[in-house]
Amino acid sequence: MTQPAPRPRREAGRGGRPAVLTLGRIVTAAVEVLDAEGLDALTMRRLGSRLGVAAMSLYRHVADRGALLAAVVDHLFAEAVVELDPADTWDEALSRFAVAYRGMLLAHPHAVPLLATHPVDTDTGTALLAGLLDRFDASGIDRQDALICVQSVGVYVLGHALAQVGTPPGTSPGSGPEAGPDATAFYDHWFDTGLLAMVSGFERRLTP
Amino acid sequence: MTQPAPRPRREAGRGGRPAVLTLGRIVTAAVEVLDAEGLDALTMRRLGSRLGVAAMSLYRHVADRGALLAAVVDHLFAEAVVELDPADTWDEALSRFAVAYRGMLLAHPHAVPLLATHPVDTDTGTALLAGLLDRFDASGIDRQDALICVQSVGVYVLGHALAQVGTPPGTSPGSGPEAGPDATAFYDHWFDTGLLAMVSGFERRLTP
DNA sequence: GACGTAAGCTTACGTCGTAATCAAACTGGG
DNA sequence: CCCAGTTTGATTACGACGTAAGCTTACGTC
Repeated sequence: MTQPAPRPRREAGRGGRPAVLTLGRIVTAAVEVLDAEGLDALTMRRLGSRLGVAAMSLYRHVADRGALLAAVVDHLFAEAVVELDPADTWDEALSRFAVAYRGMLLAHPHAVPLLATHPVDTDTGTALLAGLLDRFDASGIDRQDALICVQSVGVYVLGHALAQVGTPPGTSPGSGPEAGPDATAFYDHWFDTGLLAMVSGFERRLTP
Repeated sequence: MTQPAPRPRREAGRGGRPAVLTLGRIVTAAVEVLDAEGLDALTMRRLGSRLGVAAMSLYRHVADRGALLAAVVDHLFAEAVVELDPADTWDEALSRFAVAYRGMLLAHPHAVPLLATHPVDTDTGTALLAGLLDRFDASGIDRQDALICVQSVGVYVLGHALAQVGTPPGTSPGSGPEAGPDATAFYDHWFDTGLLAMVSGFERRLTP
């Protein structure tokens, strides 16, 4: 390592050259490159050039490429937060979460393989799900049952998005839906059906 | 391209230097490297050296690294075939498929990110699921409903395996009671519970 | 203006995938 | 037995990657 890089920010304004780079700017640019050109194009050099900076300069703010990707993952998951109506039942909240999560994934198709591979930071994850788990608490559902329920829906949503973004052009002729608006409609229907099956299955098990 | 590489095999024995390399040997070695050292270690040079061969020699049998990975994916999916008892109902067959699929994934943890990212070849996939879909047909279930059902379970299994293998050692650093038999037991219980929820949800929807 | 310090730049190394070209090892015809 | 013809593996080389080490630049403070 060149430096213990992940030093967040000096306590403001002590001497030194003014920073043109910040972690926030880096992560934002990284997401832009990712969305525009895909994960393979997200290299240190390309990211640097987009920021008007040499590749090595990024290492002042990010330990290595892995840490950069982790920061991107965290940033993207923050997009999936939902406003939960306290009047919602746990199953309504769960569906709302699934839809919001999927919306984020489909908004960043090139990021889905990344999000699938790099687990979210534990703190970010639990913070994200805190409101959701509260809805289960409100119904007196055991914490571990609630966790299983939420995680199951989460992995279903992620897996579904992987399948959707992993099949770019067309499938086989004759069987199944072809690429086009039909495909989107099919994936939407599939998503809703599978989600409903899973949620209703949990309802039967957890509701007295 | 050096050659139209994926030429399978001359009609046997016409002139030419005898082949020490075959696609089968290459794929087998690739899976071994993958299992032993992970996806990043699966480079053309390392694979070549394991086969006692120069990296470039592999390109006589494989178009490029992408094609090699695709062949590995196909090979691994072939491990997930299940013997289906014709007396099984569709929901029993579906659960059996899920368990076998998960077994294959957990037997090759380093391959899970690869399988998640590279969709299986359409022909291989449909061949794999043919017996399963037959069980739905036998119950008079609509083909599209059956597909949605099977795919939903498949996506859940893959997402679940991703979550399990994506959290390798310990969650927090330094703290003691980490990932041991407890973790495995938790994942098993989570898997069973989520699978049961989804399958029973589909049962309610598809069974008269 | 000199100094300390933080941020960005330059250079360089080892590794990757792979294009182009060459050498080796077999078969069958003369 | 040797000589095409053919197929397979080896060599060499290029550009791109992540990143270690050291240098330069631009500030705030005396």
